[in-house]
Amino acid sequence: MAQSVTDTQTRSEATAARIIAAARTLFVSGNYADVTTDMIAKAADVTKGGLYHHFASKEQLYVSMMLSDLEAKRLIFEQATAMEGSCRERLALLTRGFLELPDEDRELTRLVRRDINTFSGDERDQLVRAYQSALPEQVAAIVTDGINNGELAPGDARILSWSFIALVEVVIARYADHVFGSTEGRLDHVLDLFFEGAAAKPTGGTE
Amino acid sequence: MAQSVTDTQTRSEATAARIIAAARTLFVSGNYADVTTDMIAKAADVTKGGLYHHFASKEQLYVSMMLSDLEAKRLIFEQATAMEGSCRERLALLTRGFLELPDEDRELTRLVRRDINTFSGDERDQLVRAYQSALPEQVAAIVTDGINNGELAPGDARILSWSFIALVEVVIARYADHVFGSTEGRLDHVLDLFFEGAAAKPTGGTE
DNA sequence: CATAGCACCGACCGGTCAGTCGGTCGGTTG
DNA sequence: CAACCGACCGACTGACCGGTCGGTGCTATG
Repeated sequence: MAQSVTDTQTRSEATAARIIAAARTLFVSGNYADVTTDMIAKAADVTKGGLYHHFASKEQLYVSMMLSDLEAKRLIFEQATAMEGSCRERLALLTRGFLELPDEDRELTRLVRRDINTFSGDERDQLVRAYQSALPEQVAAIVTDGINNGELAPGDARILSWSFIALVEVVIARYADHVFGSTEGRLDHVLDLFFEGAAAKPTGGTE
Repeated sequence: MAQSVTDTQTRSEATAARIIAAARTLFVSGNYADVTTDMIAKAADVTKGGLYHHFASKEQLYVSMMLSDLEAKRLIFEQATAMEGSCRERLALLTRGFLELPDEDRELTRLVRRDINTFSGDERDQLVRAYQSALPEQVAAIVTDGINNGELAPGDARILSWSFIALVEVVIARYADHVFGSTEGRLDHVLDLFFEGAAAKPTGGTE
């Protein structure tokens, strides 16, 4: 019956999704090498044999996990890229979307950079390409528009976008250490830093 | 003879130094877990037994490597912190010192953040403490002075210094990818970004 | 020449972990 | 009911790796 086929498919997919979810949580909190396939299997409530029924290797599981995550995030990013408005408004929308993600989701963005050295040629390229196109290119598109319409000073769009991303990550991480600061507070802080810099402004003329 | 004792000491120290140098190169290019003690020993032209004659464990070797490196860098950093001058000038001096280091030396600064999760309580604390006091605290001291003398806008000195460090790392890494740009060019780029931001300035009035 | 000490050697051990494989079980099809 | 299929099981293996230990040779001193 078609119903049963669907059920079986659903079950298989559900198991694969459970494994990916378990892998996510473990990889976020531990090093790639320190997270064993046994741990992942146990956390996903399958055996190692079951895990290897769905994924060809530990590396491929990791890559699958990353790809599915990046695919999910692409929606947020494309929304901001497509939006009409100033460069600052669009970056704000993009960053707000990012900030409102759960901690684990945001951490994944850093995982790639942390674990990228672990992988050999093939998987490495896959990861880099997927990661590059997921976030940095969206930011670069917005920044390029900003340069073209005179909102940003002329310069290399890629360097600027990486600077922006780095600022977001750093400021967010530091805000996470302390407790103070709402999402909007952090957001304005990052945007101000990026657009206006850290120097004191002679706003009042109090020289 | 006193000469011979010195020779022996020198020989032992030279071997230890050779091991640390080999470990540095390998750890920079590979993950902590993927660099084996056999590889390090081979690269240092000793056997594993010889390696363990000088270092109690792989982790301790890693920590020793980091400590000796940070100690060497401290000179550069303290020079800038002690210097008289504006916040910008002092940050420039500090950053120039950093930029003029060989690639491998600069990479080490990132290693700590990459590998810190690998270590357990004791070694971890050692590393964090040494690393914190080597660079970030020097930057924070300069930034705090800048806030106090009105050169920088009021704010959290720690967040600002981390932002600065992140900018330096990102801009440097991106400049390394492309070829263009002298040391001075990068330096001004980072400083301008940090102090003035990325927004276009109405300098000429060409609206 | 004898004795002692230290740098270093390299075979070996215990443990860990990715990946395998023969098998079970519940559902589906003819 | 029989033949089959795919999801899943779990004990096992082979490789690798951190760390050990008994030994070797070189140098220095008496």
